[in-house]
Amino acid sequence: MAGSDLYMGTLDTLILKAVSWGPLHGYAIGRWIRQNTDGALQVKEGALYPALHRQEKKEWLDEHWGTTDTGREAKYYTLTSSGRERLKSEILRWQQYTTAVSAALNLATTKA
Amino acid sequence: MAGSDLYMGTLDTLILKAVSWGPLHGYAIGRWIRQNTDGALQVKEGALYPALHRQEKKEWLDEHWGTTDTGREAKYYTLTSSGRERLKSEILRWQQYTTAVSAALNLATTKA
DNA sequence: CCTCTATACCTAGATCATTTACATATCATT
DNA sequence: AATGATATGTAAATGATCTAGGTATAGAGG
Repeated sequence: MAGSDLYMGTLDTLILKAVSWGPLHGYAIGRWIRQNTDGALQVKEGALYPALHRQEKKEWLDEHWGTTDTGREAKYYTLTSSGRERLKSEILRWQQYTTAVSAALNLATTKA
Repeated sequence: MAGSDLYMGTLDTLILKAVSWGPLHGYAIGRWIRQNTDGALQVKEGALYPALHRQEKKEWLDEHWGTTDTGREAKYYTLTSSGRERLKSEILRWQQYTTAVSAALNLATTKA
């Protein structure tokens, strides 16, 4: 694959899921993904920030500047209603996909 | 993503799994994937054949010409021992990955 | 004061699997 | 003879992700 860490397409879904809990800035989104996958997924900045800009352009996310707990400026992202619908459909697609692949990988018993 | 059908990287794994049941020619591998994912995954020719050539170069697959049941010539692919190891590690990676992502998507309850 | 780490943002260029789209040919059925 | 399924293949475009850098602030330890 283009990368060795992420299966392409999952980053978008994870970002949308992260901000579904409330506004987050980019760095925190990366941290959220790392923590909520038990460190299994390390999101690179070169993938994360372009992905955020993509999603903002697609209007799945709104952005605004704010201040962090530690007094630093950061760009916060909020899920739009369009983004929430998108998240829903991406989760569905993910579930259907993984179910199908896992079945082929583990349960298939027929020979060609 | 680059494609709309496959999460990048899964095709290789599915091919290796398909030929783990015995020698298959390319067209049959495509059919195997479609059938064993309940039609959820449609493998395109432009992805399948280059993938087979890639894996043959990496020596995960051996290839030889043979004759199908219907008397037609076809190139058959056989899993090498190296390919079998690869399949094993890719399945492991797939399982760990999907577990991590599914957890983040469905079970995460912490806020940022 | 200095350095190091973590935080926080950004982009250019390369990688490369997959898609789109096409070309070729045989075989069976209509 | 026309069509659809079988069977293989390639060329060009797409586009998400990685590599590899850059800037800057805050806090801790020396």
